[in-house]
Amino acid sequence: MQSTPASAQNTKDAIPALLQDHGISPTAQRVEIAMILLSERQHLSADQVLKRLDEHGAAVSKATVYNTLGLFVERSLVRQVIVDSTKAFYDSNVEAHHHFYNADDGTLTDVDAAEVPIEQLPRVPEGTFAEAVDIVIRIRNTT
Amino acid sequence: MQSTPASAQNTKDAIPALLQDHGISPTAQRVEIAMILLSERQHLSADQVLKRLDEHGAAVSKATVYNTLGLFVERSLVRQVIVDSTKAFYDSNVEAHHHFYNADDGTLTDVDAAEVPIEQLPRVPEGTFAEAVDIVIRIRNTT
DNA sequence: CATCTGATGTAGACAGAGTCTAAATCCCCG
DNA sequence: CGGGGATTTAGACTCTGTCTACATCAGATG
Repeated sequence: MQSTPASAQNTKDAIPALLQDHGISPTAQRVEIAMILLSERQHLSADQVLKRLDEHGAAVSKATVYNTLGLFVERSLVRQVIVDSTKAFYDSNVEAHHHFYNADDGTLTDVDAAEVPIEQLPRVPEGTFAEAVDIVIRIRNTT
Repeated sequence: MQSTPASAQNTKDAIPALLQDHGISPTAQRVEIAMILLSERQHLSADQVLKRLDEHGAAVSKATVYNTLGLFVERSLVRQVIVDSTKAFYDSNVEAHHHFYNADDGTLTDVDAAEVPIEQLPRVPEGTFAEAVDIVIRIRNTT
């Protein structure tokens, strides 16, 4: 099951089960991280996750945060978004969608995939297959 | 004039004029960097540019390479491509196009914009305007 | 020419993101 | 209870990119 991450239920006891659904043993640290990231639709950097863990009194080491986020991405629990050359963002929304990236303030906003209809995709190079299509609409403030 | 970068002529004396066309004073270091980057259609990281300068016996400092690449992007002589969260690539092709990104070997390949027809773009958030649309098709090797 | 000035280039210190390593700790299973 | 694989951890480390303070250059002026 790929089931609804980022729903209200995830904040509670559903998290361990969700992790297991994705083949991840639900350790205390992983559950903490999942709760923070999946509590709502958001885009957090590893650093922001680390900060929030501290604030919640659930200190987790940097290495574990990075390992866990990487694991979550690998198991499709969250999506990694690359819009900034200096750090990665982790997106709790795994539905098909794209992003506005505000180059002035670094903000990410979701765009439903249906709002960017693509008629066709190019043929991929020999010996490869398309894994994902990421569209980033870079915006700026008019002011 | 926006004129054909990455054409054969750029390797020769046309570079200084090209820089001036883009409002850049053609200093020795800038010409060196432009020659390396614009000699062909390619995607180089700042680090790779630095290495090639050394190999060509034209040592340029790291700070200058970064400053110059930033200047070239600002003046639309090259394009910055963000596909890797750890480093930026500089693309000598400034025509409308997108990219295949091979997640297995880190290779970038151009895709003509015409091969990814987009019917419409979403309305951008209030107070902003779209500056660019970047499409990255993430591919993997079947082997 | 000599000098002044603004633009440009430089070395090296620095900052931030992310990885690695070796050692602890945890947890399951017999 | 004891062993062992999985997990977590601190901290060192790497790498990309920025910053700072100084050197250098080129052109204008007298």
